[in-house]
Amino acid sequence: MPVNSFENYPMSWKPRRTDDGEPLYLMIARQLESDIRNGDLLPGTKLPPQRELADYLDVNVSTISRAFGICSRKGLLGGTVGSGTFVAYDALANINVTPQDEGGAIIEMGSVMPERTSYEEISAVLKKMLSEPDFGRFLHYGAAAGSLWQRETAVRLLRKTGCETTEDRLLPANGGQNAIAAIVAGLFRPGDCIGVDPMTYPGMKSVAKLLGVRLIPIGQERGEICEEGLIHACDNAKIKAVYIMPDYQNPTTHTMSDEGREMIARTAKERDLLIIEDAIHSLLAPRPNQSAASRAPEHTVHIASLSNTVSPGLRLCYIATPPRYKDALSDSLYSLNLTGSPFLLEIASRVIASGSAETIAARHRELAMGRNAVVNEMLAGYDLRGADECIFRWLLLPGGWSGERFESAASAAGVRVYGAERFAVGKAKPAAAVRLAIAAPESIEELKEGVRRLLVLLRKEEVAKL
Amino acid sequence: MPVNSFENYPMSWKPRRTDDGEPLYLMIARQLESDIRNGDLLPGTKLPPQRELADYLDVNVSTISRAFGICSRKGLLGGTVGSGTFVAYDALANINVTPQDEGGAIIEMGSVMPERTSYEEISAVLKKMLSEPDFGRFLHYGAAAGSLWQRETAVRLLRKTGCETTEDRLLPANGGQNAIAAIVAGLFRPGDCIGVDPMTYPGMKSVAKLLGVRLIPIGQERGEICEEGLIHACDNAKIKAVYIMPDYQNPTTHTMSDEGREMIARTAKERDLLIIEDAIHSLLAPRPNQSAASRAPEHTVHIASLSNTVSPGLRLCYIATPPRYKDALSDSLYSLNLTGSPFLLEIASRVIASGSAETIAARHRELAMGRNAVVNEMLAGYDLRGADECIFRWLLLPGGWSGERFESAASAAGVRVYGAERFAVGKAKPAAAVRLAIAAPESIEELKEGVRRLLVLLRKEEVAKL
DNA sequence: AAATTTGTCTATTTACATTTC
DNA sequence: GGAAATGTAAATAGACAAATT
Repeated sequence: MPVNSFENYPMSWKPRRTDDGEPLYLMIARQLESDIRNGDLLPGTKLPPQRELADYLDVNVSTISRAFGICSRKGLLGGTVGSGTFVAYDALANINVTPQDEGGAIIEMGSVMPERTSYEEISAVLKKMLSEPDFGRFLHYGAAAGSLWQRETAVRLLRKTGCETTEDRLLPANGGQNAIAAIVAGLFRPGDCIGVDPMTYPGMKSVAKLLGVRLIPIGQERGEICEEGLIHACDNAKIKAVYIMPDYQNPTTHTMSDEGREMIARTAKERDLLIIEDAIHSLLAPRPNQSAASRAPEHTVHIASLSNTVSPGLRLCYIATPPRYKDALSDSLYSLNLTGSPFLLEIASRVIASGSAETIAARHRELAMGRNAVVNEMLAGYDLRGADECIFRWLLLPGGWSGERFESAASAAGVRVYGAERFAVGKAKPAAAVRLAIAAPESIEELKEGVRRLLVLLRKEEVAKL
Repeated sequence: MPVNSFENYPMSWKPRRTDDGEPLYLMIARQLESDIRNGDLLPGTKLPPQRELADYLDVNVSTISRAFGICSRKGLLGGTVGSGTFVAYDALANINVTPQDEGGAIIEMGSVMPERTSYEEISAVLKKMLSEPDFGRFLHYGAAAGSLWQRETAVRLLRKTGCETTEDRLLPANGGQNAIAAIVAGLFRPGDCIGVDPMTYPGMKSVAKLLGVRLIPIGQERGEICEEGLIHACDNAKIKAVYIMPDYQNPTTHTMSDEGREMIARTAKERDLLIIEDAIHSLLAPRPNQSAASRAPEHTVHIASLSNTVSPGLRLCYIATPPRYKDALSDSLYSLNLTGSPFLLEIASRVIASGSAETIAARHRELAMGRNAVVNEMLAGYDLRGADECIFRWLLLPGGWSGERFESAASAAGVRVYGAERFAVGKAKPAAAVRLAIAAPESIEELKEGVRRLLVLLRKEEVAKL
């Protein structure tokens, strides 16, 4: 029996006790989920303490805790001992953000992708392959790990992005996202925790949600994960790994400092933490930054994808793994894919071996610089983050805009951009910002038109505020 | 304090109580797992009742149950209320069975794959594509769902394998295994149960293990799932789905009867059960058998892969899904892959549209018949299951052979085959049989040599038995 | 056919560690 | 800096249902 009347103490959330046969903890979890999804509980809302709810419903604290656990694992809640449980800021955000084909009605600046080019180097490789007598072998099953020369080729490319590794540590996957999925599925169990930037790559959020792995935002200083935050997450959330994108972090565009990289490598060794290093944009860097994989090779799985720097269509990526994780990763890749396409693997390997991969990456770098020159000029006076060679930018919004509201307004104006909420992890309130995929529009003209439409919105709000 | 002394009552397994800080349930689970993996507890062993173990260790039954649950979810145990808990027959089998390149030292008859052919129809398509002015578009991102004409093409092909569907129900995936992974990850949570044949496709076992989904073997009659078994599994194990391979089931080669298909479709509707229909070999059938997807379209996700009937290298597959699962599947595919290769998708679509897919499949059928004629003759007198157009066969072993022992002996003799244990689910003792991938050896000569080596073993044992 | 064996599920008790005030 | 607030985890108690005898 409840001890007090709660009529006078307003609770931010009151579950209804429906006494059909349904177990209590499921009933509570279900109500909580539906109230969040219906918008009755807004992101950021602090829920009543578990003990208070338990008292109100006349059940045990553990029953509430179990219900909260279910929702928490679905990414709907973020809780901290001492401070309480909060509805996650990204509970409602749709994190599945594939480019949609809407017949050109909308200018795509949402999904990050490189500018479309001719890819003539790749066509040349293909023509050569087609002319070979035993072409059919590429259409048959190939060894899952790829051939030795293919891996040797990849080793040389990786060296150029600051990652020293060896052939026996490489595993091919079907693109960076597939690699992330294989790593999370193969090395973690539901309920395990992985540390991430407070704003992180949505593909990681999406995998974590699918597989029931929890993402823990790590405290930052100067735009990157700091030692204090990392240690704290190790001690408290018991994170088993930390996911980083060291070059041109998605979405903030931040490139990690040498000290930051060194700190993470050192901490990983001290705490036996795994670093998941996503080098998706590393080939864009004019000169390589030394990777975590080179600093702490036994504690890093390094993901080297060609999608955003060479060709999105090849869907190829290599994972460089320490030996102790190799079996688990190869089992996981087997379970998810059986094997990759030996055809694509061969094309990509030849493109890499011939040096064309770097040529193409350099071309994408140049193209991005050209587009960014335009964008920098048009958005002069606004707080626009990101290096000139980066294929996306991070715009901090003026006035009263939130990322979410700006995203909707932009969409209504015919431009797709993604607001900060899509990248936010856990309960922290995201900055007012949007990501601009500057290489995604079909042409410079389209890019200009897109930015022009955004400018209208940016100015309008400022005027309204006066 | 234990009430009785257990010295006189021998228990099949006695955990050691190590009183360091480790939680009891984890200690028990860890010991159990290591004893199984070390071979101290053999497959099929009945473990002591949970209450007996609880009494022995002086802990609560639930603690034992929790520990068993952990091992059970890892696929190490199979338990039934009333009869007890058993060590799973496939606890030790390595289910990751990619073909290994060992320099031709061993004849590959383990991994199922079609015979290697020229694939000249595919080269022709590729040449055509390369000559087109805007070839570069295939190397860029494409719409995740594929274009409308690609899906229309797929619809027409699916119709020819007995599956009536529409374009809006199709989602492309990177091969059949990738489709299975996306379905299991997207539509089920860890702990959910899926019904399967008592001998099932190892790729399914592998995904289930990775994702913590439980496979429940369904009772059979005449080589296929029967109504009684299915109803029983619905009522007791609360299965949410049943996974079937209706044509040329892997590994038993069984093709389901019309009545069996109808029964499953009917039961699925009655019980709101999802049918996961893996049509990986359906194109091999000389005439189509009506699929479950056509019989119970709102209750079936149908997987149509080209790997084993057209080209393993294309890694293309379509999932035909009822509308209610489409969003979840597309999210899951996004999380696992981001997207497929628009290049491979286009090649495959053109191969299908031109009718070459069927031409190639028909060629594989002919080639299989040629090989099977040889195998039938050489193994005359043995119980060899499977139709002549099937690219693998199922050999019931004479004498005292178990599948596992035969597999080892064959491996020592230089032939890779897979024993029944690799396919077995749960605690049921698998038949004494091996699967022979008759299309996998490089040539007919190699196939003959492989079968010759197997014959030596088959005869040897029989002599030893006299 | 009824009693017993057996695994599983929910909810509780208790202890603990961190954060907040 | 210490007490209170708060979430989490382990182990238990008890009820339940299926399978066996």
